[in-house]
Amino acid sequence: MTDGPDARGDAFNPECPTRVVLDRIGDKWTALVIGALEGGSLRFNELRARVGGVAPKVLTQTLRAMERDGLLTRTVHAQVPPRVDYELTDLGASLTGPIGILTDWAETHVGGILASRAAYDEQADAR
Amino acid sequence: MTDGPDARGDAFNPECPTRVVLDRIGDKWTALVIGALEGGSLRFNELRARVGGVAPKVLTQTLRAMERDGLLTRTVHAQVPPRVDYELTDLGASLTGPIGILTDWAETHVGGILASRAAYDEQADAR
DNA sequence: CAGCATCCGATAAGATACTG
DNA sequence: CAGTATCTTATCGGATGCTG
Repeated sequence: MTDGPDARGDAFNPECPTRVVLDRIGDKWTALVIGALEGGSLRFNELRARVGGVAPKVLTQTLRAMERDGLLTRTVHAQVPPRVDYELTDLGASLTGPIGILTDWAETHVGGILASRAAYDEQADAR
Repeated sequence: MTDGPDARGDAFNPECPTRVVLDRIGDKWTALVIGALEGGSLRFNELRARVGGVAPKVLTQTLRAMERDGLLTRTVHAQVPPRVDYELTDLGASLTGPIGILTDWAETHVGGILASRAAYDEQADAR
């Protein structure tokens, strides 16, 4: 290891594994893109329609970052009009497991979280 | 449900369960705080030392957000000097599972991600 | 079709200093 | 001890318009 004593729990170290992953899936669109591509490859505008409400610039940024991280491949077909396919790599597909677990947790517990928020905010309002 | 047709895969809907959770653990310190509190309750400055490098203002923000979401409890002891204990709730503790899975995934795959980044950046540099 | 360029506003995060 | 107040910077996400 060249990472020093403990790259595991270090929010500063840009190579802390958990940080790398959290920074990627914590952004607004990555998880949605992974979900959209689970069913197979899609073209840029298909992805855009599927994800819904994302500006092209932002989708491009997201896609580039994911490509850079090896989560998906970008295939440009030499045609007119252009056709670009995005597809999950094995690495990207393997992320659907952990994300699914997070989503399951979220769906079973979000009720409690929202209730807790409401209670907390009500206390604050009362003062 | 009062959430409309599909709150599940909607990055806009602030009540989309996955978004709620991702927004919380995606921030820089929440995951670290949960990790720090896994071993039991800690006081503010213990937490601060354990987490490392976090400004008091930011730690307070993180803790308040987590308290609001019901992930931890904040207990003020009426003493001089003041003593405040932070402790995971059952809800907060139950998040350690999904986070652990994500961390495991991260640790086994971060090498590939970093390698992919290096390769990608090298291509970019070559041009 | 698949983007790139440009500009903008909101928010996150941090540094620093002060207080009940 | 456990914060709060204030200021500054960096980044994100988005709107709009243009192009190979």
